[in-house]
Amino acid sequence: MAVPEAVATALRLVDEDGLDSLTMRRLAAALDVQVGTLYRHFATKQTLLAAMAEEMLAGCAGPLPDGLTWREQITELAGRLRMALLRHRDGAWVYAGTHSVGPNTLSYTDTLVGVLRETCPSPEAATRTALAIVHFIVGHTLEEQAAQALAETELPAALTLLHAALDPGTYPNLAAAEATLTSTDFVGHFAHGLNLIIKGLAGE
Amino acid sequence: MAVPEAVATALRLVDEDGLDSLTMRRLAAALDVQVGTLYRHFATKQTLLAAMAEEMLAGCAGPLPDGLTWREQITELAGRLRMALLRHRDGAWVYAGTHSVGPNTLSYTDTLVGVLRETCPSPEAATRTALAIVHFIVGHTLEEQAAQALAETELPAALTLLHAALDPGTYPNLAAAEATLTSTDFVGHFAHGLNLIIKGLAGE
DNA sequence: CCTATTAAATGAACATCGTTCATAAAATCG
DNA sequence: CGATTTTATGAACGATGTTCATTTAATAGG
Repeated sequence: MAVPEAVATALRLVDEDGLDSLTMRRLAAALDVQVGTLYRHFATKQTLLAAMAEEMLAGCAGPLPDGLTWREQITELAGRLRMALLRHRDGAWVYAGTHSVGPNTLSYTDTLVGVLRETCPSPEAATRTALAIVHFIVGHTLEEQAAQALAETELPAALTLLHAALDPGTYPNLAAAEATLTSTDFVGHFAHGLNLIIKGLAGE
Repeated sequence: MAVPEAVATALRLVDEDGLDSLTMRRLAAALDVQVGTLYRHFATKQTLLAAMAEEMLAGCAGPLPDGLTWREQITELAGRLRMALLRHRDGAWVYAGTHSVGPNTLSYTDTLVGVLRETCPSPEAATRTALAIVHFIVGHTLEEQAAQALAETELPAALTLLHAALDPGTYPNLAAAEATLTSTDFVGHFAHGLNLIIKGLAGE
């Protein structure tokens, strides 16, 4: 049983049936192996999930196209991480629940900090900005995929439930926000939030 | 068995032993009740967690002090949400894993959008900005509490592991970032990220 | 080629988990 | 007081992460 194959299979199982359905037993069955065998290669299920998170980030730190402004470089890198998390079902959840120190994760952060050092007044500011960007991406993607998970069957019910709770008398601002809140234009939401951060960076 | 008491007890159990230790059986035992009884009040464990998330946000939308600039109002509201999540062990995780539409959650978002409407050019921009701020807070607090969880025993090991992986040849920027990355000044990190967003808002 | 040593896979088991349900107790109310 | 509804019980079901003694396969040395 090869470790990289096991990780790839685990990601495939998550894509097919969601993260709660990823079970050590099911993974073992998909690999034609007994459950105990997995524990010779992964000390714990958390270790497996960390390896999956690391694998998801493959390619995210690849070379940036020439001639990009630093703003465009940040947008490109942020978009890559978002897409990497979106590429697999519950990907943001897997990523948020682990803390990989593998080469993909490290080189992504290294690249992002490198771009930010061109603009930020100090390495500390660049690092803190990188953290803020990643945290925004994780939070945003977590919610985007939560909406995707609901979309399967229960989104309409959730939306009418929300709409019923939105009394314009008690929540005047939410009434004005409802259209945007319930919108599925996550690309737009993401761009808006990221541009806020980038604009804030310009003042440094 | 009263529902609010059950939610409060569940939060207390999480504070004492962490979220993985919150079990329907353990909660039932703490309430001097059988397991099945819980399912008469909470259709599922997810329902319980949503009620806990809603409870955590109590007071977050309370009236803002007079005389605050909109910048200060945003800082105050964001700080309240962060503190609400930090107040309970694994609070960010509970919050991120649920989607409450209770009054605490709704009025918090309503208040935040309300403040942002003073500054943003449209209700849509205000709503998207509110989303971005909340997503940043969730991502940030998730990592802050992950560090807290590690701090119990395994933080030193994790840090030396990270340090060993940080070859300055392959990750030149991470080498410069290590001090900040491994810092525990989460207050500073949070303020930096939030100020970035607020500064970006000024350009609108 | 055979053997000794190491690595890997097996299969069964353990404690625990979320959830369900028929039954029994308790509370409510006409 | 008796009938009806609400709440609690206790036992069970299937499934989960994890462990471990044992067996099987692979590897290396003479």
